[in-house]
Amino acid sequence: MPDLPGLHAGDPARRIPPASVARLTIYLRALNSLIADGTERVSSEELADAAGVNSPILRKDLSHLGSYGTRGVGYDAQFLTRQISSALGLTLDWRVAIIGVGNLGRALAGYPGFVSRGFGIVALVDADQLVVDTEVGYLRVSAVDELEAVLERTRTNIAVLCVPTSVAQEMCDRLVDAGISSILSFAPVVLQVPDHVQVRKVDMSTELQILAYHAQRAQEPDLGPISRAQ
Amino acid sequence: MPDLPGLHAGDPARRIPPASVARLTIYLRALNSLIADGTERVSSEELADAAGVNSPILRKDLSHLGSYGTRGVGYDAQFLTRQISSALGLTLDWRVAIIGVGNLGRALAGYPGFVSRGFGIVALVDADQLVVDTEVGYLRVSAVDELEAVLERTRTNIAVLCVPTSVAQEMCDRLVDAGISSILSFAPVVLQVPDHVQVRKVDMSTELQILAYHAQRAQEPDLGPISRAQ
DNA sequence: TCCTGTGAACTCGTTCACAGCG
DNA sequence: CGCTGTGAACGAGTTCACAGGA
Repeated sequence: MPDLPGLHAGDPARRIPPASVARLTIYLRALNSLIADGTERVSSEELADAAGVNSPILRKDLSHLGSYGTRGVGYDAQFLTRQISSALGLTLDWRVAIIGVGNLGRALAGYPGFVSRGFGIVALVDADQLVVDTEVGYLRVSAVDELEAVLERTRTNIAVLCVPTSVAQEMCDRLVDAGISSILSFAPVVLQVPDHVQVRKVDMSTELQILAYHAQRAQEPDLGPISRAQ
Repeated sequence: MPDLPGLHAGDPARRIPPASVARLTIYLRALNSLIADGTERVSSEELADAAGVNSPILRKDLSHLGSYGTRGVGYDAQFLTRQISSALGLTLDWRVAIIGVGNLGRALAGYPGFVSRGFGIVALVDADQLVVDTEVGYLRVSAVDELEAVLERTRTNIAVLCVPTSVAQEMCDRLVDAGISSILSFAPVVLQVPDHVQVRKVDMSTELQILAYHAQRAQEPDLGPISRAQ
């Protein structure tokens, strides 16, 4: 099937491969840091180094957005930042509610990288009466009974789930019923949600276990097939 | 090249694809939860459902470890748990040091899922004199000046980096120089490390941005190539 | 007959080499 | 001439269909 007229690489309708989307967020951070250091123009090689990838894959990733570089020269750092932000939808305003204000929820509420780049925390919700109505990072904590009302009033479009594992699915169901379709979960469980809901998981125990796997293999190099063959 | 004698699928020397390793940790959790509910035997279909994957890929993942199921029946939940744990290296003891005892470091120190399954927190380290020598979750916080001595004394083999972005690379270098080769970082930067060092990153702002990308696309269904073609 | 284990087909992602433009 | 943008080759990962043992 030939491309339709008006549908070139830079068209926002063109879906960006998931692996590219993940890397685009890294490029954005690398660009920020380069711009902070006074960089105006950057080559694919330089940006790739800063992002910890190789330059062909960076160019291929950027090509999904369109042709925003200058051949023989490189990319305008500011302009490229805007293009990536726009492609990722970071120019819209994202209203984040943190559900569960324990140690982790508190850490997130105070996390500076959270507020930057279009994400604003608009609500904190907790079940513990000792926490409800206290102030955490300039926001008053709401009671979980009022969850649905708070989500509606604040026009929350992203929820961050920091509740104990045992109530994570239940709370997730309430979020979905309240019309939330983007959830970032810190609970170490597989959440069951309808197809239209996007769930991303941040999971420290999985990451630790992956580290353990690699460390274990590094400890036993003599078990490798090559050395065993000799 | 034919397989060498003694090198079958279940041999620990056989490298497990990264994508499978990540899922194996999920199966482990799903199995735990099934066992807690009294399950003794489980089919690939049931376990796959609990883990949120399809059954062929679960069977393929398990086949990297060996043939631990019974055809026509399924898997013994306890036995399979032991086999996966062993393949991931979770039977060894992993000594974790938390570097940076801010909000996030504190949250991790108290995180129950952390201590379970072979991971034990053995040290807390911070640069803030107000925090040093205080007790956090039954451990005394050590000064960052003593980092190298603490890592050696506690025989730390995994470090968790929860320090501010600005000092993350510097602290990472010190960890590497002190002989640490497994690092879990919460800092939103690309850490430069030698090849033999494994770094895993947990990155909330990346995850949020990925959610934003999908939510943005869901908001504008009319831009899809199919509907535009009509 | 049931459900596991696995080659073979296929899809997705990465690497490469170079055409093309400034 | 330099660096971007991209088709084409390659490799990793997933799906499928079914062979094969309990």
